[in-house]
Amino acid sequence: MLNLLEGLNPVQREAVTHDKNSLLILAGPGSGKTRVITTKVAYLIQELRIDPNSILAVTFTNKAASEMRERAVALSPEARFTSITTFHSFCARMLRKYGTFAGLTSDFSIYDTDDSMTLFRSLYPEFTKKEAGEILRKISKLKNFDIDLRLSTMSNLSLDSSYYEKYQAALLRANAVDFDDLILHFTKILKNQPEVKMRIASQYRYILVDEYQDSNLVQFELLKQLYSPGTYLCVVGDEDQSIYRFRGAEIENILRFSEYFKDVETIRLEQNYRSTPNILKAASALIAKNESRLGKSIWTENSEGKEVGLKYFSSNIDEIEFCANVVREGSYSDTAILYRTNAQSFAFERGFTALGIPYKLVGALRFFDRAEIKDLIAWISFLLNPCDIVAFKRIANKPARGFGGVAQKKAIAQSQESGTDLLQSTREIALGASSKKKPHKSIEFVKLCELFMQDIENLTLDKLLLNIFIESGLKMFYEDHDKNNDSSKIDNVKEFIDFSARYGVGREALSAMLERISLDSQFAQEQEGNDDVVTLITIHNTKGLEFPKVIISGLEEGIFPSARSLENNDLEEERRLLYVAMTRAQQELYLTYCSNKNIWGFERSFGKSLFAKELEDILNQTPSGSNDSTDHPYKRGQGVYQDDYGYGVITKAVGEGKNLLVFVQFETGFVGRFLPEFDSLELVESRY
DNA sequence: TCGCGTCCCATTTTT
DNA sequence: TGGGACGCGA
Repeated sequence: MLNLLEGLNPVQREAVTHDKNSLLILAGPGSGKTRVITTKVAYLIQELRIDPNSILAVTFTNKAASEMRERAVALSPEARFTSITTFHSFCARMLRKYGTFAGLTSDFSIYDTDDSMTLFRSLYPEFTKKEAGEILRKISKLKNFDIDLRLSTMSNLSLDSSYYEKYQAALLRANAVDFDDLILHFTKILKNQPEVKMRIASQYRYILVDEYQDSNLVQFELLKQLYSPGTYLCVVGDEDQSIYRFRGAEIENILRFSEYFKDVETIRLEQNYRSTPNILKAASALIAKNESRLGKSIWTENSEGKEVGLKYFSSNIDEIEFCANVVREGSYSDTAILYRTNAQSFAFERGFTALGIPYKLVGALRFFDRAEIKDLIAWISFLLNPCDIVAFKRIANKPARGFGGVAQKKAIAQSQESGTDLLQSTREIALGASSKKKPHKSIEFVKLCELFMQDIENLTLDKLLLNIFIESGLKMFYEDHDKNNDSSKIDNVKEFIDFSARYGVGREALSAMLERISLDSQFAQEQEGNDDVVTLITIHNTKGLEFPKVIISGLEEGIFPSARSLENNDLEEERRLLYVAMTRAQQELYLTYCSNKNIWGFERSFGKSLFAKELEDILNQTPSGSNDSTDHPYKRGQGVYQDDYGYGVITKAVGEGKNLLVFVQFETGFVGRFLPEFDSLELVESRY
């Protein structure tokens, strides 16, 4: 039993064994907070003999949740009965049970950002995508900020309340919720339904929250509602790592916690076990430039390690070559490339592919966001929830079966008038409009639905999906598409169908799969087995992760810190983001800036960002890395080359004499490597 | 209703 | 560059 505590330092031990009142743990990066939380779960179960079912451990990302689960179960097998999950998944599960109090059936759909957009634009077709997105963002902010949704308190949002109300009514009609609703609805139910609150409160006696600094006001309200006298509450957070303010996260929740809950004890974990002193020194000096912090000092007993490297390059190609060299020393999986925006991954993907370096891309384009996959998902959403208007619009006439916009609108209007679901209203219109003539073509759609609905109870998910794919005509549709566009959508669908096999038979299975898909953006990629690969990842996604070697790319003006954040006065949040990124590194840390980058097919030049300058000061380092060669006629930007690929500009030249190599980048984005002989160039190798 | 051509714009970050 | 929105003609 006591071996649970073995290897913990005294402060960590205190945090694990603490069991009175409420506990606030302020934990610096790499201070072993996940270890503390998971050990605490195991300790509660094994040492204090707490029923694992009465423990609730929540965090914000699925990745963090599954890691927490794995580690807790490793320490104490009974932890598998504990709810270790994300805020959103937990609330979704509760809403399946108690959603009637919010006007939902247990088959409600969960709308992602795209679905919300489709729904909103069906209500307000006059808005462009951009305008609609803006309004939806405001609505989301409101939902994250204010449980009672008093628009007046958010007057600075300048949101017309009718948008909100109409959108919300449409969601309810569709028996659907958006991400924010998951938490909002359940919190409201707890607030307004004492008997539900009683049941939940008597079940979850121990509540642990990780990454608490990322919670927003509604989540704080949820905690308040989950709490009852006798509940043990423990939250772990670090104000310096709060990076979700744009989503409504309130650092102040850390202060509020001590104010609201009784007799809160505070424990600080400041010893870092992850990084070298050099890395910590740089990261601490950087974050010290922020004004709004509680302040804490982190330290380590680790050995010195390499210096932090600030690297400047004059071209993208140089940068990628540098990264490739770092990557190649040691295992691929030792290195992670971190960047501010998803779009930045593209250059690395192309470059690494060309250089034969295996990589995995974390969380960028979600597998389930592909159109062909979304089609199938829409089908099962609609079969489970025939009120789901977004799914309906997606599948009703794809491929074209004579059930276009006009007929769809009729069906939608009819369903709203009579309060029936969309399948029923489509059926009525198709048959009713013409008792003598042939029924409207939309009857085809109705027949398909009826067919598939029978299949739900009888077929395993993969068989069901395959059936839908073939019978709906989507298979033919995408076969044509693949032929005409050289795409591989059919393969993607196959992969999806294979994957679905594990979910078994029936409505429950279907709904479990849907929920996983909509709430866990990453998990399709996790199954791929080859482990020794470089990680390409946005900084937001690195929360809780660590790597021996970290390269933070793109300290360019307007990129990091982002131009938008400067406009919005969010510089401190960006600095926290950089702090999070830097403190992911265990052994080696490099930060790169690149003065010329190819964007949208054209070369653009960038200045170095504020952060690059701050780090120059901090590291007191003359940046190194740019390796333009010197003595030959082939200089960057000089000389234009033309062949079948179009016009190209010299981007780099290395070596001398016979060994001289010249890199030429064409305006198409194609990059060639050339051997200059006499006055002509010969293609020796295509690199991209 | 649908397919094709043209034009325009683009990149925060996630559940 | 390239994907999406929009308009026009069949």
